[in-house]
Amino acid sequence: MLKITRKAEYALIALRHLNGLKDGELATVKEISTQYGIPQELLAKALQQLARAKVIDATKGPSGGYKLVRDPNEINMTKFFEILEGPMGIMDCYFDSGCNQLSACTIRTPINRINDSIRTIFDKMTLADITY
Amino acid sequence: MLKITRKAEYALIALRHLNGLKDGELATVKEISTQYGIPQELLAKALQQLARAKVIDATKGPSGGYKLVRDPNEINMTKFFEILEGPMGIMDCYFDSGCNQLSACTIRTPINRINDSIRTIFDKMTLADITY
DNA sequence: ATATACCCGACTAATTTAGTCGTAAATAGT
DNA sequence: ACTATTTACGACTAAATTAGTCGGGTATAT
Repeated sequence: MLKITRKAEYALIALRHLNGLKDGELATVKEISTQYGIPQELLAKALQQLARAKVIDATKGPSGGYKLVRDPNEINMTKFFEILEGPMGIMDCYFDSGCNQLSACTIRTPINRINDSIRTIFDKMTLADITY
Repeated sequence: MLKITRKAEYALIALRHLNGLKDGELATVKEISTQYGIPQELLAKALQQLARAKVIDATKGPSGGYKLVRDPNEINMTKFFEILEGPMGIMDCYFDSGCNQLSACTIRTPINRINDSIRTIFDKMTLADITY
C-alpha cells in the first residue's frame, strides 16, 4: 500500500539523470533505459507525459533527446506525481463521486488531515532534493 | 496512487465505531457492516486481523462482538496499516530483494527520505486523532 | 531518402485489491 | 443436548489497476 508506481519511479531516475547533464546536452530514452535497465517503451511514455507538462523539453530527430526545462527547485513532487499518476490522495472519495456512503462516512475529516500532511511533504520536496 | 485500501478504510470506520461504544458494550461485524454499508465478509476479515494483533478483542457466540482493547492513543496509524496491509513504504525495494537494479538505482536515498517523512506522519497520528 | 528520435493510442499480461463462499469453533440461551 | 449467533480462516473468483508491448505516426539532421 501507499506505493508509487514503477512508471513514476522510472521517471524519477530519468529526471535525476537529466539533471546531471551538462548545459546543452540531451539524453535519449534509449540511453537512459539501457543505462538503468528500464523498459524503454514504458520510460518513453513517462517522459512524453513530462514533456507534455513542460517539465522537460523534447527535441526530435537524430541527435535529439530530452533535457530539463525548469529549475529543479521548481518541480515539486506533488506536481510530478500528479502529472504521471493523476490526482494524489490516499482515498478515492475526493475525486470520483461514486461513493454512496458519503453521508455515513465518519472518517473523512481525519483522513483529510492525513492527506494534507502527506501532500505537504510532497509539496516541499523538489527535484533538487531528489538529485541530492 | 498512494491510496489506502478499502479494507483499511473500512477498518478505520469500524475502529472509530468501536471507540464510540460505552464501557462493556460490544459491536458485531453485522451491525457495523449494515450501519455503514460495508461488505460484511470483507470487514470481518479486517477485524479478524486486528483481533489477532490484539488491537481489538473478540467475543464469540450470541451477544458476542468486538471491543477496543487498547487506549486509542496507543494505536498509531503505522501500526494499524502494517497490521492490515503489511510493511509500509512507497517502493518495493525495501522489502523484496527481487530488484536487480539495486546497484544502478540512483534514487534510493532521496526516496528513503520521502518514505521516512510519510512514516513519521503515520507514527504521530493515533486512533484518538481519527476519532476526533 | 533515410535513419534517428519523439509521439500516441490501443492492446495484452501481470499483479493487486475487492469481495465471496464454505466450513469450523466457541458460546449463550433454551 | 440442540440451536442460533458470532468470530476464525483459508480458498476461491471477480474487478481494477499497473506494467509492459506494439504498430503506426511526425519531425529533423545528415
